[in-house]
Amino acid sequence: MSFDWREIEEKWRKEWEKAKIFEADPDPKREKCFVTFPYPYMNGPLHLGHGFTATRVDVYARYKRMRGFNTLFPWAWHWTGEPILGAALRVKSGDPEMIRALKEIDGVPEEELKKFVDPIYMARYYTSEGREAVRKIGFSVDWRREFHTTSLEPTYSRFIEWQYETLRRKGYVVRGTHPVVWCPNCRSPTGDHDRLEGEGVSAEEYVLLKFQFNDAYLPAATFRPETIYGVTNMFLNPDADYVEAVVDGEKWIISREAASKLSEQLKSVKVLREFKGAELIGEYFVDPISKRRLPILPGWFVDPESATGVVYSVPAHAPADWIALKDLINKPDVLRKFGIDPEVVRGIKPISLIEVEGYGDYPAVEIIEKMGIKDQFDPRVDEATSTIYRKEFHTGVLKPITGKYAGKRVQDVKSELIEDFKQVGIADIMYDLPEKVVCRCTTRCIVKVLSDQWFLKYSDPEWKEMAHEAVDEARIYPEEARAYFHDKIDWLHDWACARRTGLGTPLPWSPGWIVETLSDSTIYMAFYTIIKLIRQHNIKAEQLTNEVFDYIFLGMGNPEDLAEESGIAAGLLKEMRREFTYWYPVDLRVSAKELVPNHLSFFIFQHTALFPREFWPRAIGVNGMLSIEGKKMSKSKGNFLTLSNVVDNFGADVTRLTLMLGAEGMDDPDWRVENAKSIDSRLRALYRLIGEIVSLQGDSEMQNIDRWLISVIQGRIKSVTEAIETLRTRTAAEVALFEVWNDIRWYLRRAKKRNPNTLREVAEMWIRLLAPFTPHLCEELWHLMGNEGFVSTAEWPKYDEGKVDVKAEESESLIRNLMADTASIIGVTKMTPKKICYYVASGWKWRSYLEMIRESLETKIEMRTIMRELMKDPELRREAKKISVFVSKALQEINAMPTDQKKRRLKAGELDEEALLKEAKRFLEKEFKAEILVYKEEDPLRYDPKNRANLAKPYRPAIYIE
RNA sequence: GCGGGGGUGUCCGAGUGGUCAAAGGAGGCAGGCUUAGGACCUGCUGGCGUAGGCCUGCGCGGGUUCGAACCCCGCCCCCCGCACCA
Repeated sequence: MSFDWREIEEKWRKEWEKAKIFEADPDPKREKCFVTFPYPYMNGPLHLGHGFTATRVDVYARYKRMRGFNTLFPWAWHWTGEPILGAALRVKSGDPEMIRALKEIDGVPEEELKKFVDPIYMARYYTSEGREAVRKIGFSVDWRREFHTTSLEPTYSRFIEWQYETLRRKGYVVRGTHPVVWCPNCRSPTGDHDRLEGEGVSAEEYVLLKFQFNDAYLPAATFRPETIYGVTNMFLNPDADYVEAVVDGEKWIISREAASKLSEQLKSVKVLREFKGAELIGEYFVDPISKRRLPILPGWFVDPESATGVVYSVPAHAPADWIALKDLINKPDVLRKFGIDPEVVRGIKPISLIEVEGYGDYPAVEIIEKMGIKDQFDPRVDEATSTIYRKEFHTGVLKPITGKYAGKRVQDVKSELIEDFKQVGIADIMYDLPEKVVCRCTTRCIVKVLSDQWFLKYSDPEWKEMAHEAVDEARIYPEEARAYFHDKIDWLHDWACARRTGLGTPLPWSPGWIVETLSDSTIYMAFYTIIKLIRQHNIKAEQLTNEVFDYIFLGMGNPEDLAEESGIAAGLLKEMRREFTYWYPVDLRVSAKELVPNHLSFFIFQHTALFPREFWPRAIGVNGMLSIEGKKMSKSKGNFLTLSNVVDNFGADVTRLTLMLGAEGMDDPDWRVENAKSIDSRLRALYRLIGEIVSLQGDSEMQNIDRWLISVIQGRIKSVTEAIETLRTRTAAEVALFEVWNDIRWYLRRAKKRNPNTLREVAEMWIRLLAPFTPHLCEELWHLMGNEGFVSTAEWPKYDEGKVDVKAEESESLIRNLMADTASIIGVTKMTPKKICYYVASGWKWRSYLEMIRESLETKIEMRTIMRELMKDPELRREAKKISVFVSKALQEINAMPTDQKKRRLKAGELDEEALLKEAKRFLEKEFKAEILVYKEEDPLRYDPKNRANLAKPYRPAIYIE
């Protein structure tokens, strides 16, 4: 029985498309469900990670559709931003790495590749490839609502303009300055993707403390301005080039490099003269706090490339400073060369200002000694510095020498102190990079402070508060992700929402700026609701005025007036409004967890800013990141799997199900070919099994085992349903595929006669439970079973409490336990049984047992009380002695029994074990290949040579084997 | 460093107080089918045990509880994110 996935899948895809079952229009009579997947960025093909997240969306959509919801799953493509442009440029310049990736990984044919010098062509290419992949994997998308971003989709662009003008009007977009890593050659910020060197490096903010030097300042850079109270001297690099420059009207002495850096940081810098650091060595400067005169000493460790190239020395708390001083003390000749009396240096004593646990007054001195660092060129100086820094920052308390800050912890007082110092004019700030960053164009990057930047004011406390509320009101899957959202909402600060380059939508009020990529993708789900009508009625971008959008999305104005202004018929405007209000809010949005700190949080923020509360997102799902054979997927590692390729290799259903069984919640799924192969053969076996069930003939009487199967299937329906509802897609797939399968397997093993009606009933439910995961195969099976219509729109199986048969289930678990016990005895005794005797518990044991369970539901039962209770029954009273022996044994078992099981057993009541076992006799004989005899424990005619019958307990018949 | 997630049997992975030697899958073993099979079907799969039991066990160490993989305290280790970028 071989069949071709591609053939089946293609067949049903065409049928679905022909019947337009995934095209969703407003229907006031039906409840709606609007699910979305963040549109993928089109600088490359869709990969398997997209497939994972989107399959979760599709499973949910298909499930909801079967539940009778009018379900909309739209799709679109993100073109906004730099990378498409960058990639096209790299193709143009013939970047071999880029060309290789495009050819080998993305499978771009040679003749197409040439055209990739045009970024738009590239985006279109990947978009159409992507669309094909989405179709192939069987996502239930309404394609009438497809679009892409940027000004190349003028109506979308107009929508973004409306969004930003509205945000600005409401005060959520503001102007400001911001430091960025900047390439002076490209004249643009250099993101991580655009760097040859320095990945992950970002600007650090130094505090400059301005020490007086004659008519000038020596602005020393530091992260620890509190240490100014312990300054003992200054270090300049005698071999480095310094300048005297007028900086914002003051005379500063800084390294030559620093001067050019500062000129990019909104400071006016005019260099007066240049000189070697040696010139100032031996001179004195004044500390602005205590007005002490302190010496300037030579320090070759001072890097003129780092910040100002001016360093003040705090030997008590900075290991580098202490070791540098020690070096100088050991080299009196060097000092004399600079005209410094060695006694001056020897006379410098560390000044302690921070009290820190585990150290004395001079932590820097201690750690240098402890680590055995010998001079300032020892590479471990950095390690010592960061150890002391961390320790002092987190646990250090400032000493009385620090005046008003005394007694406070360093980390608590730091920002206050910086503000104070700025106020009195002794501090300034400067940005610099902690490590070298090199742009792709090979130019070394600097920090530039951009002015006139446009920001989304995510720092706004009231806005944050609304975002928190939106998170509180939404369902978050998994629940653990909720804390993550709250945390990230607090952590977000203002976001530069416009850029100078890249594809996108120009900022309407400020030419030369383009709305940045993460910022034009926050509320576009609203656009899905109307793009269909925009297309159908050929509405032009110019007609979509702000007032029109205000009406559609916010219900402002009246359609008759708007019709006149815009030329869009009033009826059509109303229809667009209806379409929006019908579909909105978003019922579920799903993405990988990496998008929580940015896209998903922005999505939440902007919804709260622009829409009334009833249109805030209803549910957000977050999932892990897909790895391939245990490794992170990446083009450079050569383990990049495109969605299209995987679907071609394994088929849509195998791919979908394998992905779904990979992980749920925030766990990272792992794609393994072995798993996919195993799922492939599973599904083929499923096809065969259903085929067998379909071919079963005749009729058969309902046995206990039939009731059992129908009953446990109810439980499966319930757990699959609950799992999908809460987006636990792995659990749902696992139960729907394997647990149901095992139930049926047990039935087939156990049933005397396979009942075609039972199996057909179960198979139909089974196929429907699997349909969201493997829709094509299920469609095939659905029809194989003789059903009309699509399984994709069939009714989701209903959990039917009336079909739950606790007695049948408990009876079956009795049989299973008995088999396990019997097998265990056979295993231990190593005997080949000829005869197996079972003795079932007597009626009084059952009655006592059930009574004990009943009692134990309320209290912890005790011997004395339960006996008193049982003895009220005159019939039981006659067996008082035996009962007391039995009760004392059963007591522990019942007290340890989970409530759930107690309830089940109580509900099942007394089982007719004798009948049950007799009915299972043939089955047990087949299983154990031995004669099975069943007796009541008190049967006087029983065969019981070892006298085991009295060991019988309810649910646990006594066993004798020979 | 900060924040989030996590460490379970040969492997992957459920499980958040008793039904747990621990779902399910993979792998392994055995049997069936078969000329044969890496195909398919069925069963078994921690150790010990001549009667349904016992022992060990869920990152490490301690504690709470009649009872802990699950709760509390301390420790170790791993993964992910940390901003102008999709």
